[in-house]
Formats: sequence, C-alpha cells, structure tokens
Amino acid sequence: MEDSFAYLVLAIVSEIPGGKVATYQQIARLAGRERGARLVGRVLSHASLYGDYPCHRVVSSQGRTAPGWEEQRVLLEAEGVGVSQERNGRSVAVSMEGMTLLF
DNA sequence: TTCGTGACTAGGT
DNA sequence: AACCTAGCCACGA
Repeated sequence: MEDSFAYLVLAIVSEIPGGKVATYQQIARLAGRERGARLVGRVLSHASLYGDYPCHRVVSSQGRTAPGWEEQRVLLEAEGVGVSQERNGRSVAVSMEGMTLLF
C-alpha cells in the first residue's frame, strides 16, 4: 500500500489547532500536492480507518462542510468556529469574515 | 485502456 | 444564489 501521502495528510490534519480550520487545497499544498485537493478529501473520507483525526476541521475553499455530514458543523461550533448557514440550512459554511483561519 | 465517480476548485451562465 | 463545465488525480469496473 505505501500511502505515504495519506499519512502525511493525516499528520498535517492532526496539527490543526482547535478553533481553526484548513482547506483541502491548503493541506494538499503542505503535503506537496498543489493539485491534490480531491485526494485529500478521499483520504479524509477514510480517515477513521487510520485512526482518530480532527478531520472536521477541514473544509472546502468556500468554507463548505462535507456533504452528508451534519455533525461536522456541530463539532466546529463547539470549538468556537463561527458557522453561518443559509436561511434554509442549505449550504453550511464556516464564518468568513476574516475567513481563512488555517494554522 | 477507457469511463464513471468523488469530503475539490475556479470560472462562466 | 444556484447550476454547469472543465481541469484535477487516484481507483475500480
């Protein structure tokens, strides 16, 4: 298997301090794969198979949370990350006033 | 090998 | 704002 990229991504994710979030692209860059944002998403979708990681602190460039994962929004709010959702609970996004919290 | 798919992005309609 | 398209990269049928 040799998923060195996966381990690298997970290592980076585990370094994200509470209250802050990173984007898939940011992580991809730190992992040495500028264009690998989708790969990061794929790795995180299976993160539970590798161990426990704060994957809820990773959002899209638009601040969008993962599709079909309502819990993520709750977890972020619990850490003090402002989450603004559209009137109808449509798109959920992390508060982006100064956005890009990263680490 | 080609094709469809996905926790992505950026740009256009 | 929502939807669509074209790049993107790894995987499995």
